Amino acid sequence: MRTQPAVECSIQRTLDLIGDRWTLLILRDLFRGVRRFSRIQEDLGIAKNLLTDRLGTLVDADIVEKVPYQERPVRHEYRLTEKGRALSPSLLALMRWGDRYVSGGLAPTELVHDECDTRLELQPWCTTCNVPVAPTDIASRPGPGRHIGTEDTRV
Amino acid sequence: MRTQPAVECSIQRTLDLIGDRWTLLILRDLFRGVRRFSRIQEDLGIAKNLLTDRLGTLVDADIVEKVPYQERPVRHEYRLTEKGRALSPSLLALMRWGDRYVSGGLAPTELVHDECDTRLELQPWCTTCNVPVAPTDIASRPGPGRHIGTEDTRV
DNA sequence: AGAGTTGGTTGAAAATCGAAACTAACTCGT
DNA sequence: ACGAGTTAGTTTCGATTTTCAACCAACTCT
Repeated sequence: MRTQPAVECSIQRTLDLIGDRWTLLILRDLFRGVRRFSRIQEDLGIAKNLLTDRLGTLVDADIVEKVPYQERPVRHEYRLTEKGRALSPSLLALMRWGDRYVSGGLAPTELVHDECDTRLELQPWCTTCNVPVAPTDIASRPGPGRHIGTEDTRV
Repeated sequence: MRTQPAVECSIQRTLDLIGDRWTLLILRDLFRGVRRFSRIQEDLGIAKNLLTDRLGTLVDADIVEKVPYQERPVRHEYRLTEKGRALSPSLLALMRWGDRYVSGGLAPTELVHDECDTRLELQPWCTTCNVPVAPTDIASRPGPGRHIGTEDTRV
């Protein structure tokens, strides 16, 4: 019987980093162009000490960088790094799910394909078959990294 | 100057529901086929009272359903509903990000297309053009739902 | 000089979490 | 029928986190 927690999982590692109540909302603001301490704080209604703490964690993790936008007085803004920008599919996926299942089908904000203006969906995509894959056609298995013993399982 | 929190956002609404430290990990377990109270509890190392609470919230939100898997004694397991299964792109996105940026490129667990055994990627998908869309071809705009005043911004 | 803005820090109260003990319903072996 | 084991919780209480409000420092603007 396995007792130790399953830390050998990228979802867990990811959530250890950004899986608290505020961090993804802070990142959403950064994606939307809200980049300054006081603007984020007002927008989210987060306590300032927590915002200081979360931004510090994000900077330490190289997800966000603090760059001066003026001298005298020196003021900084927080910008997504490439690593941070790479979270856009995650945020898009959560947003589309919320549009559909929490906001009653309405999309308060939409992401669109700029060539044809169609609202985007996010699909698991098989690069071999070159087709979108439905949840029922997904299986999980231990990958090349270390893995804690779960046998292959259908999703 | 806007003071009220930006609740009119599907990301926020989604995170209000599943954005705490445990819920996405619980859902990950359900996707992996770990469906019983005690198995989830052991696997995650979550306190039992919290697991009770989180599962209750998920059941209330119709993301998970509690179904008996045996009579005498009646025992239940927790299964994803269609709404819950629809979170698979979000989990996959977080997992792939973690593979790349936290687990150093290794994938401790992979999700594969069961027909061809290829590891899945997540692609923004345009249902009109029927093609995958690159991050650089994505724009955001206020949608048909209520929106808090941010101008269009590129992601 | 005095008021305002930005980006914080500090401290105390309130909310939440975690670990362990306890409960309830039932089964199985003897 | 008795005692041990399993599953799925609930209760309790101390520890940790979060929130709220006040305070601070550097600088600008009038």
